[in-house]
Amino acid sequence: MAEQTFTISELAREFDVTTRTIRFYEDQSLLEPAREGQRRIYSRRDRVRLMLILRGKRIGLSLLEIRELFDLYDAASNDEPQLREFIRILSRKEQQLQEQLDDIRVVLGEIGQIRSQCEKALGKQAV
Amino acid sequence: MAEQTFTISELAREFDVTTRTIRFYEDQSLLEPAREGQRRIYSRRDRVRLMLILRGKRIGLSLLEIRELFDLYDAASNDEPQLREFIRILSRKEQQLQEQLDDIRVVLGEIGQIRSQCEKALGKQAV
DNA sequence: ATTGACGTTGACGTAAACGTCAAGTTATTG
DNA sequence: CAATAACTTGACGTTTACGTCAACGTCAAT
Repeated sequence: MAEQTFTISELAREFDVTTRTIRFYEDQSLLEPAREGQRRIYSRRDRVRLMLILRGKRIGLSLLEIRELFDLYDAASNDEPQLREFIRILSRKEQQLQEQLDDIRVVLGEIGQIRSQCEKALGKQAV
Repeated sequence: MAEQTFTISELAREFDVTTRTIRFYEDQSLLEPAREGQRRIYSRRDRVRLMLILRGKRIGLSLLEIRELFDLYDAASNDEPQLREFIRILSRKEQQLQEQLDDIRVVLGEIGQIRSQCEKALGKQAV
């Protein structure tokens, strides 16, 4: 059974981004879809990459950082300094994420408090 | 004992931002320090606001969103529609934060896996 | 053959969040 | 009192991540 492929607008719909966005990611070397004539053809692997890009963005990575991670990941299996560099970057990002997570917990806690105060001020109807 | 105050560069040092940044926040109506002649004088309350701004940013709020929250918070004690709007915004943001938190957990998990693979590939030295 | 949907490549525009001068004011310190 | 440091207000520049045309290609259906 042949590999499943996708068009640019299929991916755009599925992930709720514009086609412009997807082409822009290609410009930034984050995607490299095959071509059939002029048309771009996206493989499962391309689709996964797009998912990773979008998740990377959601956690606050820049497109450049995402690209660096891709590059490292692609090249990392070879020599040892590469691997060590990869680990270093991941550790740093892990720590940042952990701090961000703590921040979010704090804010969520405060939001909860403020909200219950508001609800009390409005009487006991559920909101 | 008189209220403690701060200069712009004291705050800049303390929070590791530039004075330009602090003035920019004032431009955006996020801060309203008192003046002594021309010079800006920051109160404890201003300092707290700055802390809130920076924490808001760390969790991915735009300056505009931060300002809206400030405005609502300042005005919220009065009428009921204000309060309801406040609650609505907080709920929406709470949900976004929760999703972001889930994303971060996923990525942290994957980072852990990738890293332990890397470490295995490098032999059993601690990294 | 034309219409419509979908695709393509430029090129320029935009919003957010500051950075970076320039040119002047005020305070203090040797 | 002159230098230096710290402050001020513009005004313009910069980066990121796209949006928005314009102008054109391609293919299927009418």
